[in-house]
Formats: sequence, C-alpha cells, structure tokens
Amino acid sequence: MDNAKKPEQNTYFSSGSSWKLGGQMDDGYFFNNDQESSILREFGWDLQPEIDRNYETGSFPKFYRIDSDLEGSFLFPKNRSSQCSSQAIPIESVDLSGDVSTSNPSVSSSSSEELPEQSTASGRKLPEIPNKGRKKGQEQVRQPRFAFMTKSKVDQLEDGYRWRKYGQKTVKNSPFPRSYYRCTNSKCTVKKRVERSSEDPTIVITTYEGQHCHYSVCFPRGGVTTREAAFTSRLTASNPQLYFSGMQLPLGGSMSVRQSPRVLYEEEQYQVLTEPIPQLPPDEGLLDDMVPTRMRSR
DNA sequence: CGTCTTTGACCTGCGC
DNA sequence: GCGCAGGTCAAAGACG
Repeated sequence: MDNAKKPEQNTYFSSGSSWKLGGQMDDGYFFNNDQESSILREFGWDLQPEIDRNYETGSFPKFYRIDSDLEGSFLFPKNRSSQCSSQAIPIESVDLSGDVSTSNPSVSSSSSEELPEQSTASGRKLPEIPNKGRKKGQEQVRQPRFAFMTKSKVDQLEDGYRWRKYGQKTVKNSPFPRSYYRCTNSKCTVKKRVERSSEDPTIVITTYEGQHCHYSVCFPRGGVTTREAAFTSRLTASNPQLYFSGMQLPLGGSMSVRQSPRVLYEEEQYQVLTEPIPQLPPDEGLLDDMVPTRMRSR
C-alpha cells in the first residue's frame, strides 16, 4: 500500500493476499476505483453513494446503495434457502501477520476463479478445528477470509452481528493486542480478528473468517439502529451468495448490544444515526438469530 | 441468572 | 529438539 497516496480516511478490503481499494469519505465514494466499481457492477450492483460517517463512530466509512428497487425488501431475500449455501469460492486467505502493504496485488478480485487449497501467504496453516479436539494428521478445513482496514478510533466496528470474545493475544512487533471473536450464534462458525495496525494506530484491521449461516440481529435495540445496518442487510439479502473476492461480505443488521459498549460510549464523538430501518416480521426458525433471548422473554 | 469479557494456560506449526 | 508466535480453551469475574 502506498502510504503517500493513502487517503486520510479510508477503508481497504482484502480477501486474498493483497489489500485493495481505498475509499475516501469526503469525496462521496467508497469504491472510487474504476476497476473495483466494475467488479461490483458485475455483481449487478448499482453503485450510489449512500452512507457517510466519520471514523469517530467506528462504523464503516462509506457504503454504496445497491439496487434501488430493493428498498423495503432487504433483510429477507426471495431466495432464502440460499442464505446458508456454501457456495463460497475459496480463494487465497488473508495473511495479516505480515506487512499488508507488501501483499501481492496480482490477486484478482474475480469470484469466478476457484482456487485450490487455502493457506496463508506464509504457508502457515491456521487451526480451524479446535486444537484440543483435533486428531493428529486430521485435515484442516480453512474458511475463506475477508479482511478490511478502516480508520477508526474504536476497535469494534459495527457489522450487525453479535460477537463473543474468546481470546486476546499480543502481536509481535505491535503494541496493540489482537482480539478474537466468534459469532454468538451457536450454529455459526464465523470468527473475526480485530487488531490495530502497528504502522498506523488509527487503522483497525478486521478479518472475518467463514460465512454467517443466519441473519444478523436486525431489530432496533434501544434506538440504536444504523443505516449501515439497513444497507448491509440489503447486501446479504439482495445477493446472499455474494462474495467479494471470493467470500460473502460479512455484513448484517444493527449493532450488537454487547459490542464493547464501554469503548463506544467513551468516545465523545460517538454518534448514532437515528434513522430507523424498516422492521420486518421475523421468520420461522430464525427467531434465535434475530431476536436475542432477553428480548423475547420480555 | 444468563451472557459476555478477561486472561493465563495450553496446543500446534514453523523456523532454526 | 527447542523456542517462538498464533490461535484456542476455559475458569473466574463482571455486568445487566
């Protein structure tokens, strides 16, 4: 990555060994790169500037609205059965242990290519099956990964899903620890890592691994509902099999209640967009995913 | 009381 | 074989 050309506030995505695409907040475009925009258009997305929030909030800085005719129909795609499909096209996994700026830019964003066995750029295999439960020599199945860097003052970015922290480790050559989270849905194996860049402490590197096989928590809770939630839900709803650079975008509904609230509210600049997203009737069998136990019991 | 975070211990793979 | 680093487990405590 070229730091000299790096926008002041931006986000980079990666699902391979390279980071791609910076999006500036103040120019109204997230995917302001022709090549990347064309990729998105291949997915049938109609790119329109949609959301603008500064990095003080810890939210995604910029989104695009897609398929304007989907308004009001998000959260519940017509083809619901595909939500849990496993048609992710595996691609090279992200290796964030090293210098992301030295990654290989030749990794294509095309999702039409199926690549063989996944491994990190360093060749290190990462455990998927719990170490203690894995037999020696047992094949490790790697989930596709998707990572992005976002300028943010808070570590926990809103992504619409509820996460449980299960570990934290210090990172070599970095003063900032790396946190490990798992999706709180018992049936969902998605994990994410959150760490700050040692080179630029204002940058949060979030790596998702796996696919959510459920809907995000999308009901407004305590008035905390974001337009990002609406948008991201729309993304997964409109194209549940959408994988950016090989993996489904890890996007979902409103922020989780336990997403480090102390951190969030300690940020004086933190502000919540109050425009509500349309509430849609819960679907059978997905109540667990969409309505937390506490809410249902009240 | 259920859920979540914290944190030290443990496991595994890799490089030397 | 050893040390290191990344990743995970699980007990304890905090929180609402």
